[in-house]
Amino acid sequence: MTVIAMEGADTPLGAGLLSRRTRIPVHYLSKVLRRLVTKKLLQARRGVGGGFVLARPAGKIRFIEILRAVGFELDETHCVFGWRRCNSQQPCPLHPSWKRVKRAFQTWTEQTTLAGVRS
Amino acid sequence: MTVIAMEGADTPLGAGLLSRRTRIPVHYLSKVLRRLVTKKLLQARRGVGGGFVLARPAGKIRFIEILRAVGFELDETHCVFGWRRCNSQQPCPLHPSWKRVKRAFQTWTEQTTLAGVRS
DNA sequence: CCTATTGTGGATATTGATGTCCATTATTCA
DNA sequence: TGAATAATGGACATCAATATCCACAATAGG
Repeated sequence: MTVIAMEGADTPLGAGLLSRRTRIPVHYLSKVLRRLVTKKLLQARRGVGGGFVLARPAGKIRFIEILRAVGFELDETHCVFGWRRCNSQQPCPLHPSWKRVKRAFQTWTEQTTLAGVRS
Repeated sequence: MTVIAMEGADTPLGAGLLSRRTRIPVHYLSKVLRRLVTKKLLQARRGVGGGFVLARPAGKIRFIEILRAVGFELDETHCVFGWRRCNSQQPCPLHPSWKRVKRAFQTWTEQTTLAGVRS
């Protein structure tokens, strides 16, 4: 995604090219890309000169969406301690301190977009 | 570890008991426990009434040590962007914002000890 | 149209983390 | 000293993530 955001502004990038850039095997990468397509984060174009383009402007794609699309679960109630329920009402022993770390990560995924990768 | 810190203050806890508590299969848990023993975070006592005890007072065992013992690598130079070298001198596009998240997690692992789990 | 190009989607293989089994060793207690 | 209890350590099994392969569908260009 980051590669597409950086280099694929005007022209679609093929799976082969992306594979070389990222050193991820083509066939495997294709699956990930397809998942991103079905999640409407990328658009695919077949045929000669085809490839993948961002489905929206980079500034409109937040990392949290990418992570979710790839299957990453960041559950608000998830607990370092392993508890089922863990929140302010029923906090695990580590809840207060861990909460800060979790928040830092969550706000990062929510506030950072692909626009941030254009250096 | 947290269970041992909480309930095993005076008496050793056997692998069987810990397995029931954590719902981790005994035989598998044993391996993890052994690794913690070799890393000097736990002490093992065999025979009747044996089990595992903290090798040091809870306040002296930081989470970073446990994580490392279990094979978790938190590399200072590790980069969200996938770069080999990524630091203040050669920052990846996401370095500045991500740095804060990484720091939050690192200081948590370094400053939080097992003493923090005694509620 | 025809052909080269490129994504699609299903079936299968590989692999590393996770989990299982068992014989052995050390310790406690009677 | 013998029997029961527990950890130890190695060998093996399982499973899900990762990776590979292949036939097919769509598109662009001549």
